[in-house]
Amino acid sequence: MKIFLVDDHAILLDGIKSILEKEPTLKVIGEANTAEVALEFIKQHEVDLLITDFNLPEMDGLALVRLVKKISPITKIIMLSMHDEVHLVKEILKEGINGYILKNDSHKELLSAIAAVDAGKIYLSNDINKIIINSLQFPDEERMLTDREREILKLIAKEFSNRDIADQLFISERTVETHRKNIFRKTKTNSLVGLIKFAYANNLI
Amino acid sequence: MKIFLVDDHAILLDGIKSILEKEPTLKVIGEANTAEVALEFIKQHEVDLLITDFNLPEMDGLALVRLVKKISPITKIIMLSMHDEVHLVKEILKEGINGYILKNDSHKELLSAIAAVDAGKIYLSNDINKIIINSLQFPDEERMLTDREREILKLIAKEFSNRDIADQLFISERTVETHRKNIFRKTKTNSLVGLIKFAYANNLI
DNA sequence: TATAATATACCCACTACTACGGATTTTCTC
DNA sequence: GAGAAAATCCGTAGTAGTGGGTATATTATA
Repeated sequence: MKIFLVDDHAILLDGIKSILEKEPTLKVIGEANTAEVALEFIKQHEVDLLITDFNLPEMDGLALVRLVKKISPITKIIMLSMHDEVHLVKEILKEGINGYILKNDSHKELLSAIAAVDAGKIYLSNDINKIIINSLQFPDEERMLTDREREILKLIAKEFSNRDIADQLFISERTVETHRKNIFRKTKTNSLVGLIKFAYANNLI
Repeated sequence: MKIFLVDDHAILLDGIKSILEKEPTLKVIGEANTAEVALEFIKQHEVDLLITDFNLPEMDGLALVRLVKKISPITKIIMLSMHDEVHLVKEILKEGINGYILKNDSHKELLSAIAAVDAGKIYLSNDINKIIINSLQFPDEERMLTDREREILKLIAKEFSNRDIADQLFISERTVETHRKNIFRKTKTNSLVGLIKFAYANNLI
């Protein structure tokens, strides 16, 4: 199995490689610190399995997954992320990846995931399964933001005032206030601090 | 050399262990996901070298370093962190640790650090050296916060209002406002959002 | 085409925080 | 014990944002 690794932390990359090298059936044929470099490689070589982090500089793991699906549909993908935030997880799973494990899972979980994916199965780590099931049991009434709301949230996070945002988007300050209100309601936060934390947790900023 | 590893991400722990096992002179005698478990071990066993992450649940790496220095002064310490924020780095180096490397350094850097520390030297990764030198060249006029200011910043980040904070610390709301003013001045931020970002970057929350 | 979702806009009362200013007490350090 | 740093406290005016509404145009979608 030809494996390609992507993570912005070299030491983790080295560590995983060291773990995988012990398995005779697996072969790490390349690695990259950025999505861009990974894409370049995948365009030119056949890769059976891509194991990628979500947090990457510039292009993130989600964007990478989407592009890899296009340029190399046969390549299977395992997301190896530290994020266990339900919306982000859902967003990533929607793309139809083959496995999702967390960085606080052990290497055994990684090896199990690789074996499962190799056998054509989908592998989710225990914690991820819990998150999914939990979110089914307690659907949190559409916390998802609309595009416009997300856009405005990003501007809020960039330290613009309502006035600034209104000017920038050529809309009334009132409108911004309304969006802001809706964002607060949907994210179930009521302070700016909580909102920024939400944005961080959901990787919106 | 008897080494103990601390990191909240099991997969990284596994990876590093796998790398270190290749070196015949090194022996990983234990590992932990939390500072608390690590301390318990160090109290009962002799550890030559502690390699720890900064980001840990509950007690952070800095607190761990301080305690280890007390209960086992012979134990050398290498910080393995993803943080390259100048103030945090300085704060940690002040404790007199033996090495500081970043997670985006390669495993070679880690091995070099271990060798250097074993030889009684202090090892800082290239990026850390750059940061230190840069901060000497451009000293940013005491962005450091006092204990009280840090305490208040944390409460702000916990979504408490000035009124709440005043009540909690048994001080006047005016005092909180003054601290807040000073915090904004020192951190060179002028919006709550910027402040929260600062707090995140400096791992205060 | 009907319906829902989204984006737009407004009002009013209220609260929290900001931006100036200045001042005193406590604690640490030489 | 002098001096610096930190922590405490206050006033007043102004601004930005909150929370409660309501309402209409536009765009998807079934």
